[in-house]
Amino acid sequence: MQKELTKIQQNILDYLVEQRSKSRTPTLAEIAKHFGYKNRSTVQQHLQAIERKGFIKRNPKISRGIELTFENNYFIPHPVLGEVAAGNPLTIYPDSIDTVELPTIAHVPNDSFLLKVKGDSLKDAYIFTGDIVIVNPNMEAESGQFVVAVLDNEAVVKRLIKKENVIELHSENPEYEPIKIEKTHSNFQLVGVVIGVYRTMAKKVG
Amino acid sequence: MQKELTKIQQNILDYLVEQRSKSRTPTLAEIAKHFGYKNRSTVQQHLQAIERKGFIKRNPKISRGIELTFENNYFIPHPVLGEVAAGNPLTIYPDSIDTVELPTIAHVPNDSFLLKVKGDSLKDAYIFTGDIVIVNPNMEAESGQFVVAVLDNEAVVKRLIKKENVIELHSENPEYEPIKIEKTHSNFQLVGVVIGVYRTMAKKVG
DNA sequence: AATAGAACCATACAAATGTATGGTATGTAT
DNA sequence: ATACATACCATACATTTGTATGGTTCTATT
Repeated sequence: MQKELTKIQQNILDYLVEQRSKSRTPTLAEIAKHFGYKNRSTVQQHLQAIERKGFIKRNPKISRGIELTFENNYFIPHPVLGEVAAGNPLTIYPDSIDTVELPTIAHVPNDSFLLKVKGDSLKDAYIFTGDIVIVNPNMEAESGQFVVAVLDNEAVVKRLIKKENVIELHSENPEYEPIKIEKTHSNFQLVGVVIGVYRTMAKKVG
Repeated sequence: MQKELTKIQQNILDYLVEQRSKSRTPTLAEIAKHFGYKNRSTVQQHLQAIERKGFIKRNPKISRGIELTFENNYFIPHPVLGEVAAGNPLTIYPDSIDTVELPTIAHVPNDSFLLKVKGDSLKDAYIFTGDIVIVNPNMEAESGQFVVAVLDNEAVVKRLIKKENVIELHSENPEYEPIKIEKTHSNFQLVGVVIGVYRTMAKKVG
């Protein structure tokens, strides 16, 4: 049904998808600037071609009115900042080490990031190896919530329990002992709160 | 730190969040139209007030340039179309029966919908009661994928196995027998493919 | 009574945005 | 050699969009 896109058209479509997964679909001018075109008309013609071939739908007259027709069939690579141990700590990497493909349903805002889970200490919380935890570094952690923490440069995801003078990090798996953090502990840092767990069930099609 | 919003300002902010979770942040004109204002200036003044109180950040001169400063701290109610049984079938409801609060990280496009899981037959696939499955009705189901199907007006989520002349719906839990669907089966309908599973870990703050 | 803020409107304007037309160059298929 | 699609540009134009200013009404506070 759909004709093939030319290389340039594909590049533009990829850019649309990429921007789309951030927040806004770009304007013609923004697309032109990104690709170095001196003119919006060039973009306009490419978009018309892409629309003719059925990959996007444009809302006439509406700014940023580009819609992706394949929306949910499309999976977008998102950077994963590192792996986080459910049981024993693992290293958290400074830069993206990997990507996971999430459906376009998942929109990752600026200050949130993703970590891939390894280990089985959280299995009683129904979090498993390969799951993607979504971490918000700007949220106040409450007792009982799952958090990502760095202990001596190693990252863990555990349930946070606040007590009198101690913070405890619990695994759901009773085989692992709770870690006690004195308030004076130097090499402890709370990275963020786990706001969700996502697991990809179906891979990209088309 | 942040002052309180007036009722009208709160309504506008809610509208921003709602639209944001769909696809585009609205323009001033669109906001004005939605609230019945005859003028964009009214909206402009409200937005300025909301920004002054710290709830949004505006990108000057950029169309649809409103950003939510609380982004990931905010949870948006999404309609859940029904409950779907992992083990024995449950009813799927025609209209929204419930809502789940997803972080703004989750952007739900038009043709995708959410179902809440009940039952434990999928526990070996790490899907549990209370989890939200994201269903795409426009995706071609492949053998081995998890699908939502309606059998005699009851909905199930199971793994689809395509065989010669039969379609089988498997539970991961061996206690449940596979359901065999002859190609001539009248009361069977494939609803969609489960593209992901989401579980909310932390609730709304602020 | 005077003041201040909230809520709304009309008007105006510059810039951004989508759109249309005509033109040039290049490669490819017929 | 001709025709055609792709890729790009310049120019032009009507809306859309964000922004600013001044004015009116209402309510709450001092």
